[in-house]
Amino acid sequence: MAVRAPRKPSLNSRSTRGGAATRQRNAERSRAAILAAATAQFAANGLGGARVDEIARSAGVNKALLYHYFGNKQALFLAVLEATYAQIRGAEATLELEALSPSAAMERLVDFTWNYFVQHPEFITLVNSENLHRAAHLKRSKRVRALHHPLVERIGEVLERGAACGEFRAGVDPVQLYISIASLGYFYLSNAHTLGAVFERDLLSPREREARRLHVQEVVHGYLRPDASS
Amino acid sequence: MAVRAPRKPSLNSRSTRGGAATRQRNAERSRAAILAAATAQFAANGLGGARVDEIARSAGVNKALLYHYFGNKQALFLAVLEATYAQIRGAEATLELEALSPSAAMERLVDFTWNYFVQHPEFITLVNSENLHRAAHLKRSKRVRALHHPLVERIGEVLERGAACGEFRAGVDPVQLYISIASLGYFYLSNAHTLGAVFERDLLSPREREARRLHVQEVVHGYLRPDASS
DNA sequence: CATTTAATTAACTGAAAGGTTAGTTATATG
DNA sequence: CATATAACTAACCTTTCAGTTAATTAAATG
Repeated sequence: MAVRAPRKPSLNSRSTRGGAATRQRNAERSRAAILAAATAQFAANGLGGARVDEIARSAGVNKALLYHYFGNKQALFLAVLEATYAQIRGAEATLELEALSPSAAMERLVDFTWNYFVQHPEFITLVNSENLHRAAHLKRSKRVRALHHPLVERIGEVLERGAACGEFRAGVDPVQLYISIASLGYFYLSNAHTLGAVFERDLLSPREREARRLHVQEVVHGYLRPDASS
Repeated sequence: MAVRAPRKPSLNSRSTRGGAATRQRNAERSRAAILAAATAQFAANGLGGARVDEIARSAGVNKALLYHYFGNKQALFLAVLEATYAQIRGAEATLELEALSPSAAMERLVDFTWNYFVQHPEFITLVNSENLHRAAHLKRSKRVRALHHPLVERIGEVLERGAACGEFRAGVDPVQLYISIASLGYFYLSNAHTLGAVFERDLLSPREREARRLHVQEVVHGYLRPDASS
């Protein structure tokens, strides 16, 4: 019934000026562009605050293509989350903690975690957004769960070695410890704006950031060192 | 121009069945109802996800009244934030840390912070939402800033007493320490859904919650205890 | 008790937002 | 090279939503 107007030149066509179009279609590139734009938008505004129109626009792609590939906004959000977790766990897997002394391994893990959060602020806001939705998307993802088993095992191995050689206290739960290591950095960065406002300190200045990194190292090390009376 | 239909009976009039209206107007009550409803809605859905219509509805009040009192959605959000911070800092102020030994004072502060977060989950989601907006609302609030000076001073006093009597290590920054105490509990609760999903553990069960409280106490105490070699 | 003030409301508005439709066309394939 | 497939698009639709308007009326005030 409705009469459609003829198409205008494709936004996606990368044609050189006056020459032939170089590549006009590329599913993989479009998919990746959508995912990257979605990551940025969801990170900046949360799931509810992000706008699908804006994601499509900043990906340089028609909105219907986004729906064609990802189905709907929530499925796109889950795809972003999965890619995000795969990224951090993948980087983490290269740390080679087994090759280091327990104390050195723990220091490296703490530094890695802190630095990752500093360099990937989108990780924090995305995860926060997912928590606001009670992990409704993540719970459906087997992929993400599988990523985390090796992490717990490797921390457990470091803790056991540390306890055996007397560098660490015994009986530490690797999940509790990992959550603590993450929390000391994550919370600081995630809440830097409100904390900075109420304590009247610029917590994100290079100097303050470095002071925090050292503080986290001290807290973790201070906790793990065995009791003097043993 | 437009012809308005006549008003139907007020939703706010609490009239006893077949009798005279008992109280039909109460500015203070309406204000409080709006604030309470807004707190719940903003906590559950974030600033962007909360719906003004829903806040008004669940407060039992017309939406225009909400705008009459609070101006707009963002100003209402700030009012909620201010009330929320006043609540926690007010409760905290009754702890009487000065009357306790340094170790006991620190234990009480840690327990209070943990328990407050457990019992007031809305605090966490509200603050997260404000951080997503880079504390844009809070930065405008002098009221909230003033609430936090005494907190830092009181923690500093405990730390000094503890260092003087040998219970604590010396040189601890009270702001860093407070952020750490908060982070160990806040992050765990704020991210319990995603953490629970990836580690396949119900972190909010009473048993796990109590285990976390003890872990936080151990981390803080373990960090603060002075070095054996001193 | 007349008049003003403030509490309260139904209905409206314009814009935005998620999602759909009905196509067009580059490209891989038999 | 004809044809099927899938990449890609403009325009449209429907609902939702923040905010406004114009009025009504309970109470405070002189």
